Amino acid sequence: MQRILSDQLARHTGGAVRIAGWVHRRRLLKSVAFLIVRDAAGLAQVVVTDPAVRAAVEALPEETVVEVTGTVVGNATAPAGVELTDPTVRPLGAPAVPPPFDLYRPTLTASLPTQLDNAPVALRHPSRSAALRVSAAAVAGFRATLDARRFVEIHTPKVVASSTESGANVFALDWFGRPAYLAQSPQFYKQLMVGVFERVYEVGPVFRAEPHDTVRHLAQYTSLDAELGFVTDHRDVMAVLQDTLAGTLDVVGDRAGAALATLGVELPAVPGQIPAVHFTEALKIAGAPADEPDLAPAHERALGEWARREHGSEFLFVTGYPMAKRPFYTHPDPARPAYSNGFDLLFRGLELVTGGQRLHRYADYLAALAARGESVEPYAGYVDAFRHGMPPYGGFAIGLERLVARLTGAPNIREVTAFPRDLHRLTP
RNA sequence: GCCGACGUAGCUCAGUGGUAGAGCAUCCGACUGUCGAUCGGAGGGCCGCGGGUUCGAUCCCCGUCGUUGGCGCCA
Repeated sequence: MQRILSDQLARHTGGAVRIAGWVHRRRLLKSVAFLIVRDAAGLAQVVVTDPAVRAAVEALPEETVVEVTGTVVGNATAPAGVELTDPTVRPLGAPAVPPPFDLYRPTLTASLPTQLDNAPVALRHPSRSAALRVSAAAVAGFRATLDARRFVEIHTPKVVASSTESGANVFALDWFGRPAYLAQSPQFYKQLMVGVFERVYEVGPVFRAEPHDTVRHLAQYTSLDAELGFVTDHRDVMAVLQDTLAGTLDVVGDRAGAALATLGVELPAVPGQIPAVHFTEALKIAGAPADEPDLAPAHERALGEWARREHGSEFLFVTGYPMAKRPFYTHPDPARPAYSNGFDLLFRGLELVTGGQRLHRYADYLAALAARGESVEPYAGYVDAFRHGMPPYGGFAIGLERLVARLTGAPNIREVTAFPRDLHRLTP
């Protein structure tokens, strides 16, 4: 008999079926026992009246993996409207050791560190796995949207010989006796691949050895990167980003609707035109001094509230960040060279995306590095490629975990990361 | 790295200068259909670690380790 998933039970009403999953919960009454089985699709109720079967169920603690065959019966008093009766129950493994907290409660009451310490079982809780389903759907949506726009998915090295950004903190490792580093971003490689495919994207891990100990930082996170050629300036990149976000969220709605319902959240609308403010304007809105070189988290939160209030938008572009705060490959604003054609996208007051137009002329790279007092030599493999012809181009990178955290309302990015890596956590 | 908070039962927390409590979990028992089942009983603690003050410290002080929130920085 073929195994079916719990959400298919109703289609087999009156028939005999086989299900399998984890003992989610047992409710043992005098004359009847209920066995709730959890599988990938949800929960199924099994009704046990036979004394021998009941004795077997009593010996199977929560989280034990079992296989159940029985008859599907419609019953209005069953949680799902159907249940399995007259069952045989067979454990598929040894009786489970109970987790340190209850997985069958509607909310996971363990504190976040306890959950993270016990991630393999904590993630089984519907609230935790739902966030991971949203994450998976977001990645699928990112890929689908860009595939449909003739982007080509690439895979770039995660071990590199030098850091992407000068002065940034990298994880050093030994590469056959030579110094090497974990990649902080696919930045250079995706830019070079514009010369091959015009439009590329990558979904992959990036590593930041920065001592940021906050609810929005991880030492390893998943970057949704895209880069495209033949743009006029950063505004073309912003338009593609807007499209990509809309497409991504559409797929999240389609594929993770049940997960969103579990979490009790609704997807935000991506405006047809995401409001955009220049950096100098953003400082005024946030009430920051005009000579501030960057936006502080409090400023970003204020801007997020402003965007919602003034534009009814959960998203806000901030354009024209000062060149001084952007990496050397950033394209300046031709009209105001102290400001860049770089932008950030704030989502609900949190920096979600960084992007912009990049330099595409070899001579501009030489000048940019010279102006920063940096040698070309460490970047030669990257910069030299621009002698061979590159179109005007730009791109962006979305922080996946930040996106999911903001979508699901999780206050801490670690809640939506299966096995987070941060300053303090290297296991499990 | 700086500033703050916290560290008591498996989990979540209360508490007091006189060697400790609750809810849930666990174990035992009861219960004709549960819906986070319910009810009764039992077991379970170097009160993070080290030092100090005190007749006496889980409580006060210092240090240390760990956790956590904010900031710097970033996606």
